[in-house]
Amino acid sequence: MSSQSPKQLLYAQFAEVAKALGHGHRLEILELLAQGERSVEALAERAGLSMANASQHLRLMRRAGLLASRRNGKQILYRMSDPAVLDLVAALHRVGERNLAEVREVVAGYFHQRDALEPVSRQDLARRLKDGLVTVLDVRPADEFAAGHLPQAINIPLRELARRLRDLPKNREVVAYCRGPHCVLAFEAAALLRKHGFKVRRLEDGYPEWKAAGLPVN
Amino acid sequence: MSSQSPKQLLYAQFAEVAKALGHGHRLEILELLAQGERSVEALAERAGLSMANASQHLRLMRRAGLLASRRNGKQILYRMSDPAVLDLVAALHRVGERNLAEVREVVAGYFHQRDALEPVSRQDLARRLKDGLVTVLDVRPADEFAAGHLPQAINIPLRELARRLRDLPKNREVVAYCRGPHCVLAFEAAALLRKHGFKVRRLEDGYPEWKAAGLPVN
DNA sequence: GATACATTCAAAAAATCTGTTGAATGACAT
DNA sequence: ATGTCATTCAACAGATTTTTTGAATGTATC
Repeated sequence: MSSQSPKQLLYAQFAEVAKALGHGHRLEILELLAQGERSVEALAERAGLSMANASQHLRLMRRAGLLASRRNGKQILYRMSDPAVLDLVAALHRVGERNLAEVREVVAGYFHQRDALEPVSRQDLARRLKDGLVTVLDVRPADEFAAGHLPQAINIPLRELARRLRDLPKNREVVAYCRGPHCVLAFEAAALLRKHGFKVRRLEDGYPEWKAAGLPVN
Repeated sequence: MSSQSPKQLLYAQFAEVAKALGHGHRLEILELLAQGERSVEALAERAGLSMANASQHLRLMRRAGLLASRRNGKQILYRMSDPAVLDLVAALHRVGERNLAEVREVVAGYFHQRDALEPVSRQDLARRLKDGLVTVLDVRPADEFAAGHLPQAINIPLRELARRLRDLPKNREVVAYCRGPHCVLAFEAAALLRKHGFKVRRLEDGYPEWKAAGLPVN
């Protein structure tokens, strides 16, 4: 750490924050944390990392100011330190989506239904929720649902969806949502349901964005 | 590049964008490019880098989709690929500023006058510009001024300011600006002028933000 | 065409980052 | 106290990055 000009010191500090975003595993962890607090163990399992490795990534992000943690008994729970972090991740996605041909290809291949139907906007859904005209479907895993979800949402994790189609009404419109703008769960759920003749659309973005928009949650 | 799940591939792509922001020199280059197009040579000189090194950093950022370039005669001019990149950098600064104690210290030490006087908002300045009540002072280097500046602004680069105080009116308010929220030029100019009895305030942020806000430029 | 110039490429050394291992820490339960 | 559990630390090998050097590329100018 040679003593550079204060200006370069400042740039170096901001660069630390950016570096903390600069790894696939860390972005995956951040998406999980966008849902709410999680223990190291839960994050490691979801992201497919060893405990030690997850711990390292978490420590790095905490140092960079992206995360905060608190102790709860034996566990340590991590969370995003500030809503501004969610903004930052969103800005990153926006740039990546627009400018990276490779991302577009992946998105085009995997999210092929992407433009098949316009997503429902949060405002629209909030309005129609009040009128009770719509069934809201949360396709995230049960624990993420338990940690917070949209009002009146029913939870059918994606992998159970095929065998629980009867739990959904065929005559009402279904709106599916999951974690956020690049979460595939709702896309796949919508594709599956559409194949079975349901009237289904996706919610724009996901639960974290709904909550961040100040709309009611349960 | 092992073939991971598409999801992790997507994260890896976004991580590339973040990595491209993850170096002090690159953030410095980005701030310079926020002013407008620049040649490799100009960027290398300003950032204190060798040509080859600057070229490498630029190539990396172009690959990540942050920058675009075009040839103009012998030179190659780089620019930000998209306004979304400016948003991303702004989001990064916001997170860094809020969450990094070290940044706060640097800012507190170097930008000590920061809170001495509230900056003038863009709206305020735009309004008062119409009434002709205010002198706008651009303290960036002459070439950056030439590439674009606020209407009616006069250009006195910071290092010339001390010997050109007579060019400024003492009875009217002066509003100084420079490159952006973490540019020190306007802070130092304001401090200097205040010491000499001028009525001076800073504009919030800088030229790129003014332009991005859709306000008129020359 | 030959030359000058701005930029990029290629290669290599130095520095940094990643993921694994096994030991250390700190809190809870017996 | 002792044991257990979740997490962190320390250290290491392997992989990436960063920077420098000198040569190569492609454009304009003579």
